[in-house]
This record gives sequence, C-alpha cells and structure tokens, in this order.
Amino acid sequence: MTEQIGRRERKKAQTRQALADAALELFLDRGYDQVGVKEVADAADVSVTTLFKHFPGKEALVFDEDGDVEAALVAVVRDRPAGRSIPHALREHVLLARTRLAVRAADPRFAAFTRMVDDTPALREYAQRMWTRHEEALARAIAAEVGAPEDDVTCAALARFALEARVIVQRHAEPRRAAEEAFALLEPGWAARYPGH
Amino acid sequence: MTEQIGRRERKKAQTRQALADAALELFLDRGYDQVGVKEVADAADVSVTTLFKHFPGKEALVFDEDGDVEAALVAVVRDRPAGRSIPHALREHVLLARTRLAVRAADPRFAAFTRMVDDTPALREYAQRMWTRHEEALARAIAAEVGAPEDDVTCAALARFALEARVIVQRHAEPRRAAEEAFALLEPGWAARYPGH
DNA sequence: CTACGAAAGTGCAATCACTACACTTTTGAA
DNA sequence: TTCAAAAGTGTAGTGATTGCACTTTCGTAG
Repeated sequence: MTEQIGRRERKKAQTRQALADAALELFLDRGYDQVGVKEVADAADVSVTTLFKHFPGKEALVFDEDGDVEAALVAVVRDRPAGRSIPHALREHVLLARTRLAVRAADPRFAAFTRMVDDTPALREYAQRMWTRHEEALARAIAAEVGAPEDDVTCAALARFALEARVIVQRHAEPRRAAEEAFALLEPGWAARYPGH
Repeated sequence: MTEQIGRRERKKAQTRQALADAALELFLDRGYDQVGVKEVADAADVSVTTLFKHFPGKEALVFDEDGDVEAALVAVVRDRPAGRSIPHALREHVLLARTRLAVRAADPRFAAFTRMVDDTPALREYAQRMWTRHEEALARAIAAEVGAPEDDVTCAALARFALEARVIVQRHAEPRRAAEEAFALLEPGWAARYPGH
C-alpha cells in the first residue's frame, strides 16, 4: 500500500478519460443527439457495456467530474468573508459557477461546449439537476450557519432559490446584472429573518 | 355545423379516457415503473401507436388535462383582490394548487395517487416541469401588471421562485406555514422594487 | 513466485419508450 | 354518393440501458 495507484487504477482512469474525450469530440462535432453511445464506445475502443460501467448514463459523459460542487457550495456559505451576507456570497458563487461548469474551461472549444449544453434539452436539464441535487446539503449548511434547526423552511427556501437563480443568470446576456437583481429579491426578506447573516 | 361534437370527437375522447383510466388503474395497482405502455394500450384495447397519438409520452397518461394551469396562473396575478400583493396572491395559489393537481380529487384513491407521484422520480420531475413550463407566461403577466419591460429580471425571478416554492411547500408537513415562510423571503425584496404590487 | 479472487472488460440478448411507415377503416361534409 | 381527412393498426425499427455468462487482467496473501 505504498502507492495507492497501481497499473490497474491507472488503466481504469485511462479508459474513463478516453471515453469522456471521445464523447466530447463527437458531441461537439455532430451534436449530442446525433451521436449514439455505441459510436462513443467504438471511438474509445471499448464495448458499450464497459461504457456504462464507467458512466451511469449518456449525459454523464459530458459532465465528467461532478466532484466537489457540493463541498464548494457549503464552503461558500461557511467561509464567506466577514460582513458578507449569505445571499451575497451565494450570488457570487452562482456567477462564478458558470465558468467552472466545464471541466476544461481553458479549452478554446469552451464556447461550443456551453452552446451545445444550452441547445440540448436533455443536457440543460441534467446540468440543472446536478446543481439542485445539492439543495439539501446547502440548506443544512445555511441552517447551521445561522443556528436554525436543520429543517428550517426559510433556509431551505433560500437554498432552493439561490440554486434556481442559476437558470435566471444563465439565460441573460448580462449575467452580473441578472444575478444582482435576482438576489436583490431575496436579500431583504432574508435580512429581516436572520439579521447579520 | 349544428353540433360541433360529432360521433368522431366523441369516440376520440372516449378512447383517450379509456387510456387514461386504464393507465391510472394499472399504475396505482402495480406501480408506474412496473407497467409498460404496451400493457396500458392492451387494457384500453388499442394499439401502442394509437396510445402515442393521444398522449405525447408515458408520463402524460398520469397527468391528463394539463389544461388551464397557465391561464389560472396569469389570472391570479391579474385579478387578485385589491390591496393584495402579487407574491401574496401567488402564495395562495400555490397552496391551492396541490389540491387541484389531481384530476379526480374526489376519488378515494387520491392519497394513493399523490403517493405514487411522490415516490416515482420520473413523475415527480414531470409534475414540476409541467408547473415551471409556464414560468415565462407568468413572468410576462407580472411584468405587465407592474408596468415593467417584458424581460424584466426581477419579474422573471419572482415567477421562477414562486413556481419553485411549490416544491418547498409540497414536501412539508405543514404546507401553509411553509408557504408563508418561503414567500416571506420574497415579499420584502419585491415590495422594495415594486411598491404597492 | 504463484495461485486465487476481485475487478475490468466483453458480447449478446433483451427490455422499454418511442417513431416511421404503409396501410385500412371510419366519418364529416360537399 | 363520394372523397379527403382523421383515427386506428401492425410491423419494424432506433437508441439507451440492463442482465448474464464469460474471459482477461491485475494485486496480493501465502
């Protein structure tokens, strides 16, 4: 157990990466719906069965590295700078998240990637689901921060609304302004309920 | 053209109803995921092809009569009693909507119905999508009411949040209190932006 | 060093929602 | 009466996803 990563783990990661790469390439080239999983598997030189051992579904091929979205979300409310309200911190996070969404943000094909996601209903919905999946964790983190019970409705509502604000921000040409307006709707009600947070 | 409803229309409605009834019966009995569309079609004594001519998908079999959800939503903000704020009006509507959701609310199997929807991810998501589908129309209605531009972000955000509040309300044991808390989060921010609405 | 079990990968067949197609039957109305 | 549109049918497909039985490939305990 000196090295946790043996050839085995390496090969596994390699296969997974080959699949994700092949998928991205094909999807960007011809469109998500025009490419079958069979083709992706073939391009990565594995069987379809193997593909589904690595990814739970076709959409997951696009959104690799679900990773630490949840941890980041929780950290944002817990470790926000002193004096910054929770809604304010969430607002900034939502704004940044658009950039972080793509794994390879530096890739010149980044624009094509987000365009594909926006233009494909299945992917749009999947992305939003990935995001809102962490609603509960976020709600708990907020409640802990303000000393409210774990199932506090106001905290749950703030979590939900903040996560949903992403779609509002997403579809507007002026993301920053959209985010400010959306969160301005939440800020006063929140401050009234939990002043100083 | 004395009678707009000929035998043709009647038969069509009849077939549709037979399908919806058969589906509901089978789904409640054995669970949504355990019943295939083929079985539903057989039970209604039509072909699968015909089933899909009447319903756009399997989920639609459960939520018949999508109907006037949108019109009701728009009416709620436009025709609200004098002096009642838009968020307040929406809050009451969301609370009522839970009851209206099921077509046959008087049916003794109502409890089983909602239970099935709650327990089946596909149906839960579909129900929420049916609801949020009208976000844009609601946003426009709100904007018109306050004299804002059609694409006003604050109005869009209020629409989105109000519709999403349904989820919050839905899963709480005390719907009224949950709705009050959730909308209390929106009310002050809204009043600050559009006083008197 | 080696044998053994777990993990990775394979191929095939099947399921299930949904669609395209080419067809027959019904029905409203000219 | 006639005729086109609408309703319905059966078949054959697609495409994602799963179960199964199988082989290959490691990691490691002995």
